[in-house]
Amino acid sequence: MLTNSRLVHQPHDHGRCINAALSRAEELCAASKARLTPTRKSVLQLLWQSHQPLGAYQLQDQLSVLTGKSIAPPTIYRAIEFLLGLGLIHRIASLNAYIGCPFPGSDHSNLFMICNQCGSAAEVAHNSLNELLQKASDKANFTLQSQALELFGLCPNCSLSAAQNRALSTESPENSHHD
Amino acid sequence: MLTNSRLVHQPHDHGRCINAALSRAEELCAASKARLTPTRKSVLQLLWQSHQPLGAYQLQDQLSVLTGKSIAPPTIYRAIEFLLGLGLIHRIASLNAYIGCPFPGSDHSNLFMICNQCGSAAEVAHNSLNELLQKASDKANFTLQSQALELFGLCPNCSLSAAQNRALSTESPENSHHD
DNA sequence: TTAATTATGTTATATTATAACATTGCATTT
DNA sequence: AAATGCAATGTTATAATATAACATAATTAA
Repeated sequence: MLTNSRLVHQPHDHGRCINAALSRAEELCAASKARLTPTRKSVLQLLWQSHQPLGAYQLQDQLSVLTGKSIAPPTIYRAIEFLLGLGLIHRIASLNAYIGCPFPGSDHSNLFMICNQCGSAAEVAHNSLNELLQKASDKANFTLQSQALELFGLCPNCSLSAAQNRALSTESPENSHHD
Repeated sequence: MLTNSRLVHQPHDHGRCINAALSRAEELCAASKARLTPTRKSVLQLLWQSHQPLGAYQLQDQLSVLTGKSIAPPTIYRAIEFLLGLGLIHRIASLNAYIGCPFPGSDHSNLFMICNQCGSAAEVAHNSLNELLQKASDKANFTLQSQALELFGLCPNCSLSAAQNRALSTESPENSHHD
């Protein structure tokens, strides 16, 4: 079960995350003779600034700041389209948002674990899940072509905080009101 | 594996589909003391006219025709919100569209098989899938709360047509051009 | 260097969804 | 039945997401 969950939810040298992602992008573009232009590269970089998915208009704002120029939506959407096409990023449909793919180029399942609290999204490539979905498809005579699998809940960190809060309020019940 | 795939993809008395859905809705509303008002009922009915998900503005158009009055978006979105809340319909995020739930009230997985060709969407409740997702979540220390699982491909009917087309073009290669 | 192609800029607009406030209708209590 | 409260709908405006269409510029290929 390939996952970037640990990386997403634990302190790490995020600069290396970004650099690794950009290197992979360079390689993939070279291999497919696609051009990683400045705009495209910046968008990819912005999507890797955090492990939280960003919307197109957030990208627009940030790219405008970054370049000092005002950027129009089509510019962003074109970059997104390009990066999606190469599998360098994913679209998270439930959020209308985009996020860098931690293992582009490899065939994987696009399963996301999205935190309702902090907004982080970890990607998990899960072989037996893929097999199961393929089997279910076969059984239904459905020709599987692509998939969007999005789990919502609490990431490890936010789960922990929630559990701690519950423990606290159990300890001193008079403080257990919600406000 | 509970599924409405057969119903979706084979000829059937669709009037009974609709009636069954409406009866279940009446029951569920009665049980939860919610009011299935004319607007809400009409929206549910429209969503059950076909096994294809409908967008909010398609619903708006159709409801306007149905009632002879012009209906504004909030009316539709309120009905949608109500029906979603009771689990009578689902939102398919990748399509920004809504569809009737064939087994409301029962705990299930929200797995959809959506046809890229004809647009039909069949819902599948798959226990071992749920278990697998739960296990994967546990393993990642992720507290699973909800999920959106959308498979895209070709439904049984469209798969069959596609296969037949391929067979034909193999038979007479001079006709195998695409236009 | 010219032409062809690919990428970007620019303007306008389509599509999906919600906010905010007014009005209506139904259900209770009196 | 009248008064009250609440739930539902109507209405207007606008936010948020995404694309169409056409002009220009940059890069590559000939």
